[in-house]
Amino acid sequence: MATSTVSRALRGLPGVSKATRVRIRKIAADLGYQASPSASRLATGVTGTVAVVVPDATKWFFGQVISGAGSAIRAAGRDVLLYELGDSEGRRRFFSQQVLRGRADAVMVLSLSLTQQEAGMLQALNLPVVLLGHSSEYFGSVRVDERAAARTAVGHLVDLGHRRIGLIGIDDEREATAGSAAPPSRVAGSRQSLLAAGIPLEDALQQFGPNSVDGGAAAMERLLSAPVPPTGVFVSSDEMAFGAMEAARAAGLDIPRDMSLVGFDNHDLARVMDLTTIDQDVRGQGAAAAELLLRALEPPGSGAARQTRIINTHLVKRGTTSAPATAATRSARPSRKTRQQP
Amino acid sequence: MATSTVSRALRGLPGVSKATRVRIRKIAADLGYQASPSASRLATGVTGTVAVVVPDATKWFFGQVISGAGSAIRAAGRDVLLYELGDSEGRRRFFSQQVLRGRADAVMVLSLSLTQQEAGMLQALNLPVVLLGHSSEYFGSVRVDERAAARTAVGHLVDLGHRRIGLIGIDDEREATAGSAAPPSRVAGSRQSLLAAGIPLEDALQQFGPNSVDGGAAAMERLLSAPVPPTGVFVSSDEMAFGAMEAARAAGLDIPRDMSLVGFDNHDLARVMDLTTIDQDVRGQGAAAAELLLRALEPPGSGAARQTRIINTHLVKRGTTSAPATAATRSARPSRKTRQQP
DNA sequence: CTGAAAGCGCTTACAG
DNA sequence: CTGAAAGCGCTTACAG
Repeated sequence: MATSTVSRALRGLPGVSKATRVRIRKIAADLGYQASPSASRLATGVTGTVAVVVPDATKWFFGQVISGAGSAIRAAGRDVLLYELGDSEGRRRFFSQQVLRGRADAVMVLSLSLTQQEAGMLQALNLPVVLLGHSSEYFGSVRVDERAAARTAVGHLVDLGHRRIGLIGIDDEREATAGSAAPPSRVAGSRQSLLAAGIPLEDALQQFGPNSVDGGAAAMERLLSAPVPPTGVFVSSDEMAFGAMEAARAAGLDIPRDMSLVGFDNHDLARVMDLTTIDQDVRGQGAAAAELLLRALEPPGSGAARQTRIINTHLVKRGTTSAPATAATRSARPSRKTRQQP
Repeated sequence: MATSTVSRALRGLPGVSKATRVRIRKIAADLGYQASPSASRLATGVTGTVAVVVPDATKWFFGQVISGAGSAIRAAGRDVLLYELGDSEGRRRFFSQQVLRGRADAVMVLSLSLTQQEAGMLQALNLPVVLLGHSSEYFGSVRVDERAAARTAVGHLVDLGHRRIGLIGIDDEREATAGSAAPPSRVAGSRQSLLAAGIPLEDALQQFGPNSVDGGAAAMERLLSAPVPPTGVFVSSDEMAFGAMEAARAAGLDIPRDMSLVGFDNHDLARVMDLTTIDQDVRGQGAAAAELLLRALEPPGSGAARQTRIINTHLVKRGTTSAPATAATRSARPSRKTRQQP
């Protein structure tokens, strides 16, 4: 029994008689023998590993992607190497040294707007790369139609009768999450929607901040200090929307009577917070990105990874949106909290 | 320039003249040369990788641990291999085949109450193992003093004057999270506290369910259907507490007037939900577990991983707890939502 | 269908 | 301090 025969038998390659295959497998099972990963890697040049690069593993969004992508990757018999960038220093380190070299067969990069050099470095790796949440001319990507989703969100506010509509966008430049940002098209889509409704854009009604509860609260506070504050706000993430709700209530506003809010994500807790939001099947996006990569790793898989897959979104109407209060109802009705009313 | 000299120079081993070391490093930098990980692994038997095993990467708790442990592991120049168990089938697969064999130098296992066989399999790996959130006679562990924390939580309710106190515990046996469970000692601590206050235990006031918003809501519904429902409840996780809040409000109760709630975790959103809870520095627990493992991997590191590290907890008082309403105030004051009142 | 041999790219005694 | 050689445990043409 030469090692070559054992190798072929265990991997199910042709050229081994059924009898010896069975015998070898039985012995291997009895002995608990497994081929050494390091040795196979060296011999084949294949690591059997997919790297998942995230800005911050503590964010709900990334947890969903890691889980969705991870289960697809594991189902394909491959390992998940997790790279968390952390801060901008971590991002620099990751992209300057070729950390992934020889450690993964494919790379998934989440929610990063890549600079020219960063894209170049990823290409130099000469591995299938798929982006999630952003697109690039160089790599495949999975994302939602940000424009359409934003139009739906803002359109919902317009349909309810709102005319002063604020926008809270993501801008993490001063943040630990390494410059991760929601696609600018999300903001662009909102603007389109406002213009289509004949609502003029106002700088004071567009605020940006880091993607966190506190970032959303701060942005809402800025919106409320506008000469004429908005009656409805589209917030680029649910976490920011939670903060915005908190800030609006702290300012004595009733939601949705004095302030309507639409989020983005359909976070696990959006239902509890009774937040109207855009669902964007984040887990599904992770799985789709993994599939693109796995397909690129299949035998024929040349550039199969270089595709764009668009995931559907839909509006989930909940209790944070309603028609704006008229001046009359505003003073007539006593301020009362509403979201827990069954 | 023999490969052996290059190898020594690049790894900073002694026995290389300063001149050649400098020259070799310069050339390597110019060429962007890096030693092949697969080849070094095969030659040394060291993978430079730490495996982190989690039941479910989408849970807030695990995201925090992954982040805290991951950044310590990465800072030590090692890679993070992420294993998400998913469902009980995934758990079975993980523990039956020796998936980690030859893929990691150390293993961190989160929030799993290990069976005898599972512990045996981990030991057979012959690698440093550290548990997080559970302890075991066989492995090192990082956790909080569950009993003390639970006593603090329940003690807070007792101090406020509550005498009918409910308990919501975690029991994921029917759940996808692979039997992850909060330590039984958390429940035990609560019971101690009740007994110390002279409050008899009642089965109807102890409910268990999966660690999720829905699990918490369902458990609260069961508590509310008790002959005499509790006026205060200690919930074993913040996510469950969010669900419990929702269910209590849906039943027309005002929090904290009709129902006080103490959670466990100090989840990112606990502040927004104004939830009184036990903070248990989850990120710090992850970092501590990583340090235990990293220390065990150091040259002298024999059984350094086999320690128990206890992380401090503290009560964070917020708006979901107050003295129980007396019968008088209960009918006198109109039902009103309170948490947003600044 | 089976086996012997070379090679993957490092590291580590061992000589010099 | 430097280099030549063996070895880590696989896989893959190549012979038989």
